[in-house]
Order: sequence, then C-alpha cells, then structure tokens
Amino acid sequence: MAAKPTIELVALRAGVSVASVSRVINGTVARPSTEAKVRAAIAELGFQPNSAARALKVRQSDQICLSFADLGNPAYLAITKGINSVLRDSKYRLILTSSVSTQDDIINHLLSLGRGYADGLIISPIVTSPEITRTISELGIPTVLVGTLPTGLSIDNVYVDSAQGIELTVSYLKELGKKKIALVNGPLDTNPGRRRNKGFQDAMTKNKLKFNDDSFFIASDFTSHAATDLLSKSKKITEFDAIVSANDLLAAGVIKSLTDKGISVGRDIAVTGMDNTELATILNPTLTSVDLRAERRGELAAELLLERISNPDAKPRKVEVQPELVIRQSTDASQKKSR
Amino acid sequence: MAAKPTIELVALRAGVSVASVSRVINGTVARPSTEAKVRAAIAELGFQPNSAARALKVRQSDQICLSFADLGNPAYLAITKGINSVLRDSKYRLILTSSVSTQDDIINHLLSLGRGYADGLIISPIVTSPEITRTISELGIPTVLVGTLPTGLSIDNVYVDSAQGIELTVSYLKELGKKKIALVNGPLDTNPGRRRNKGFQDAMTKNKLKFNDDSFFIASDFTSHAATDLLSKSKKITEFDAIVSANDLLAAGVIKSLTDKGISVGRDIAVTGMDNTELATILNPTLTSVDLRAERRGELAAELLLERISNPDAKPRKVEVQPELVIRQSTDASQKKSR
DNA sequence: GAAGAAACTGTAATCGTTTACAGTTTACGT
DNA sequence: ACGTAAACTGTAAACGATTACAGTTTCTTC
Repeated sequence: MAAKPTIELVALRAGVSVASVSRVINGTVARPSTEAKVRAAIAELGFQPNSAARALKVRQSDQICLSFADLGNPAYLAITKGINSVLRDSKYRLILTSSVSTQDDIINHLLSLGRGYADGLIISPIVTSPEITRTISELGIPTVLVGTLPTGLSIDNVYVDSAQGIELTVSYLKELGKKKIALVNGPLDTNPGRRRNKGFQDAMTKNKLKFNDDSFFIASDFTSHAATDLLSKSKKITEFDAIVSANDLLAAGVIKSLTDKGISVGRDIAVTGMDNTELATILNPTLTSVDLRAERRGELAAELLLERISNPDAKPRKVEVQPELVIRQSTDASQKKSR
Repeated sequence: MAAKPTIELVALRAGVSVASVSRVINGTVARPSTEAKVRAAIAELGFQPNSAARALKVRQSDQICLSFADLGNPAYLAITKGINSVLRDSKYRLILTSSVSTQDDIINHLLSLGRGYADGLIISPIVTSPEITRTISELGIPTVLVGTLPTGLSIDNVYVDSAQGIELTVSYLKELGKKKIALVNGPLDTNPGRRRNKGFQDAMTKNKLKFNDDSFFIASDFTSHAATDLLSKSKKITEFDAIVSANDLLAAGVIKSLTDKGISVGRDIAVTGMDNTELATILNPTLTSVDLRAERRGELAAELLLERISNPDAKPRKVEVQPELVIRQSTDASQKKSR
C-alpha cells in the first residue's frame, strides 16, 4: 500500500492548486480544462477525499444515526428498510445503534452525538420519558422520533395510531357477526402493550360489545411461545368467537394453540394479528392482520429528517400514518391465498 | 445552543493546557489533581471530543462497516445481531451499507472506504468475483468475509458448510426409513442455490439413495410463496416421502402446499428446512431445520475483525462453523413443542 | 538539602480538507 | 484594441483534536 494520496498530491499532479482540486470535487466553479486535469489526476491516483478532514472543516459528517431498542423485531427492521430506501441515493451513511434499551442507555447515546459523528438522528425509544425528550430538544441535532409522543413537544414525529388499528379490527369482527371477542396482548408495562389494551377497551365500548376482565389475556412477552404457553393451559379461550392479538407473533401462537385443541381457525373462531408481517402470509390459515405501515413510517421519517437538516428552523411536524386492515383466511375461510 | 465546547475551552476552564486535557481524555498519564480539574471542567461544559478531529489526527474512525445484500433476510439479520453483541462494548460504531448487490455496487462501495470512514469491514457479498476479492486485498483495510470463499485467498473468512447441513439432513431422513427424497431449492444462479443443489446430490449419492432430475424442484426465489406457487400445480411432489427445503421460508411454503392437499406433514411426508429461524418454531407442525449458526458466525466475524485490526500482519484465518440439525415435528410427529 | 531521576506539563506542529480573500485570466462590448 | 466585468485560481488560515519535544515539577536518595 502506497500512502494514501491527498488533495495536495492531486494538485501537484494536475498542476493546479489544492483549492481548485477541492472545487472540482465539490462541484463548484472550475474551467473545463482545469476540471479535466484534476479529474485525470484523481483517476490516476485513485484519490478519495478523506472524510474526517472534510467533516472537521465543514462540521458535518454525512452520517445519520439510527437508534432502536432491538433490530431483531420485524417492525423495526421494516422501518429500517424504509429509511434505507430513502437514504440509499443520498450522500448519507447510516449508523446503527442497536440495543439502546434503558433510559440511561438512551440518554448516554444521545449525549454521545455531541461528538458530531452524525448529522441527524432517527430514534424509536422503547420508553419515552421527559428526560429523553428534553435531552433531544437541548441537543440541537436534527431528530425524528418514530413512535407516539405526548402532544406539545417540538420534535419531528411520525406515528401510527395502533388503537385505530384495533378499532378497525373490532368493527370488522362485529360486522362478521362476532359477539365475544378477546384480546391477547403482551406485557402492559410497555408502550405498545398499554396502548393496545386501551385501544381494545375503547373499540369494544364504541362498538357496544360486552367485555370484562376475562376478555384480556396477557402473555409474558410479544412472542408466539408466550401465547402458546398462556393459552395451552386456558380453557376459557374457547368460549370466544374471535381473538384479537397484539401482534402477528402472538397471533401465530394463538392459531397454534387453537389448532392443537382441534378448533378450526377462520371457521369456528376468528383470529387477527397486527403488523402484517411476512408471517401473516406464511401461516396456515393465512392471518388477517392490521398493517401498521412500518416501512412507510421509515420512509417518512427519513424524508422528514432530510428536510429538517436542510431547514433546521422549520416548524416541527407530526405525520400520522393510517393503519390498514388486511383480510385473510384466519377470519374468513373463503379467502383464497393472498399476500 | 451555545457553540460546542472545544478542548481549548476545557483547558482554559481547568487552568491547564490542551495537551493535558487530551491526555486525561485518552487515559494517558496525569497527576490526580490535574485530572480532577479537567474532569470537573469537562462535566461543567458537557464537553464531548469532536470525533472528526480525532479521526483526522489519529487516522482511525472507530467505525466498522457492514456490507450486506439485503438486511431483510433473516440470516443476515442474525449475523448482524452476532456482530452487534460483540461490538456493543467496544469503541466501535457500526455503519450499515445495505443493498449492495451487484458487483459494481460492491466495488464502488469498497473503493469508497478509501475515504477512511471505517477501520474495518465485514462483508457478505451475494456474488464473489475475483475482482471483488482482489479489490479487498488491495484495499488494505481490515476485512472479514462472511460466506464461502475460494481457497487460497488471504482474507479472513468465517463460513458454514451448508452442504454438510444437507448431508446431516439426508442421513437423518434415511435413518427414519425414508427412501424417496426431494429437494425444494431456490434459483441456481445464486451462491446458496448452487451450493445446496450440489450438496443434495452428494448427500444422496453418499447415502446410496436413488434420485433423478425429477427430485429437484426449483422455485423462482427463496420465499414461501415461490414454493407454494411451484408445488400447488405439481402432483409429483406427493410421490416423495421426504422433502428437503433449501431454507425455512421455502419449507413453510412446502408445508402449506402439502397441508392444503390433505397430507399430514410429519406423519405422511417429512419436511425439513434450513437456517433454523424463529419461523421453524412457529410453524405448525414445528419445523425440523438445519441451524447454520448465523448469529455465531456474526460473533466470530466481529472477533476476527477486532483481532485483525489490532494485528494487521497476522496470518489470515478461516473459521468454519458446524451446522446442527434441530429435530421437530415436521419429521417426527412424536416431538413435543420445542424451541 | 541537593543532585539526579522520574513524572508530569506546555508549546507548537500536524492531520487533510474547505473557503475567504485577493489576485489573475478570460470574455465582452464598443 | 482596450477597458471593464465576469469568471476563475491561488495563498493561507482555519476546523479541533493528538503528540513529539523540551521544559518544569516532584520524588528519591544520600
């Protein structure tokens, strides 16, 4: 390996000044003849401008930081895909900071952005405390938060109303003639868990459907195993004619438990999921699920962030994405294969 | 927002020189009294050292770049998790470069590393051409390749022998008394597709099992839909007593098609998958699958890279990970729930 | 308490770019 | 062909850290 060529070497080779080389690289004015000489020298030397030096001088890193609690979660992954599709053609690189789960983790991570290694941040905190939002605001770094945020905060925000997704599900089930509807949810000490419990209560009330404490099944986490563990011991579950699950994984566990009990899902009991992941089309029967548009939220977040970066003083925006119910065999056995 | 504090401001505040501040930050010698003054000043000002300036001076970015064709693929995601778990406690940040799929993409991306924004690279190219491996070698940046590589190349490498995984599956099926075994594979113009076809042929030959062209079912891609599309029109498939699928998604499609035909998977026909993703435990019946240890490969790749960075002249290493067959209901109906 | 060694600290150069400013060349109109 | 405006180019000073080197302080030892 020869030493890496610098802009100075290129200038020497091209017989121009370093300023001219820099200008060619950055697309500012240059006479065609100069540009040609510089480009030739760059090509000959295989020159690549040092990003640290540039970052130091212009005070921007061309990097955007992504901060999620757990990339393994398909919903976050879908968000990431959306972000990536927008950023792919931009100059920005994506930095991953996964497993930032506790409040202290998050705050530390936010503070570390003061080192200037990122021009913007897309964050979806699993917990949203005032400390966190305050730190974000004080940080002064362009930030978009994916997830629901208390009103009155001036942070760009894209979110989906999952409660509305449940409402969509419940009224659809009512139309199908279902009367006894249960909710299979994950832990209530999480944002999604709380929100979905509340959403279910509201939806049931609004649709004038009866429910009580027995209508709620709380699994130990949001996985399919948690759902099977919970339901395999339960006999009560078969008294319901429809089961709303807080996500697709739980729904998979529900379907499995019911099938094992000899119940025909889609015919005897309707089951719905939430997130509309690929799993919904793989399960047998295929799963009716609320699409929370994770990938779309990712795209929007990235777009919002780019606008924020180019116009830091604009008024913060909140963008809501509409959930969408996708009907498949688990509620309607007549459905043919669909995606 | 006040202007960001610099090391100079900290020095002023602490009543010492910038050199001392730098030394305290970097943990080199300093009198306790000096250190205390500096730390106090840092805390007061909320100082965070600028990473671009540091990177420029010390010629390292504390960033590691990850280059995958498609993060959406669960296997890549698992590798990423493994990498992340190792890098979490290091000083390194992870940069994601997803969707680097064609050879030109890869080469361009490799060259761009010349800008010095990463100290190391973990790459799993979907295609491996001599141009690519040559570029990696010439680049002189510490690199670990995840995936199989022609012998004789001096690049750190971690891989799993998927053919051996198929051999494991086939001999297990033979033990079960299966005689007519089919392979459901994805496209043959991909590395995994080619490799698995070959692996199947070898395994069948080695186990003295009969097969011919009709034993190979080639889906249009590696998804469950491709498998169902392929098999729903096929009657031949029911002539087999075991079906080896090239990954879990295909296996899901296979199970679905067979179930729709009224065949009891695990009892009438055995089905196996590959990758041992979470899906294997969710499907009904649960899926016997070869674990290719993706997360483990990620961990190893990260460890290899860290060693390479700290010791650039060491001899390149190839690390092989052993595949493992996980038996579940799709081949053995007596299996109880397992994970 | 003084000499010498050891430990620490400060000054200033440096990393590789960008860009303000001043200086030079080219283009244009007459 | 000449003057002026427009377009381009070069010099040199940043950006904010690290670190060699020399200078200073503290510690040991007698």
